[in-house]
Amino acid sequence: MIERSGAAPDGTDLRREAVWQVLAAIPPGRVTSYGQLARMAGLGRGARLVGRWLGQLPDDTRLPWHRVLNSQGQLSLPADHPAGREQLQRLLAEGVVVRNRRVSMARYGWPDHPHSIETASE
DNA sequence: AACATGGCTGCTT
DNA sequence: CAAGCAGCCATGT
Repeated sequence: MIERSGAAPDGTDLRREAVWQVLAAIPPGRVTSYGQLARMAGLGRGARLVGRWLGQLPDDTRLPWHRVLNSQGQLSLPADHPAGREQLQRLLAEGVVVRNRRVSMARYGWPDHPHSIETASE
């Protein structure tokens, strides 16, 4: 056998690891977007990849997948979907103010915007 | 190998 | 602020 591992030759698993790592770094009570996460993980425009991968996370994962929203600060998951409600509940539990399935990125967005003042840190 | 599908984004109407 | 459109990129048929 030349190769018996399940690792992809192009490093897909490594990229996924990078995503998990950045994801795990998101502080509680803060949120980020798929695109932002993708970029920070070195995926460039792999925003959709992030979404796909997050959906593949096991139910018992300890990763804060719920802190990932779309660029508009909205929960991309359908409201009537169990995962969607779960996400909403988790965010609320962390003190994030969600109005109409939407969150203020200026306030809770992570990392901090360079020229925007937030009050979320206090 | 071609085509369809996403837990997306940014720009323009 | 909502809706439409065109890129982007891995996965599944």
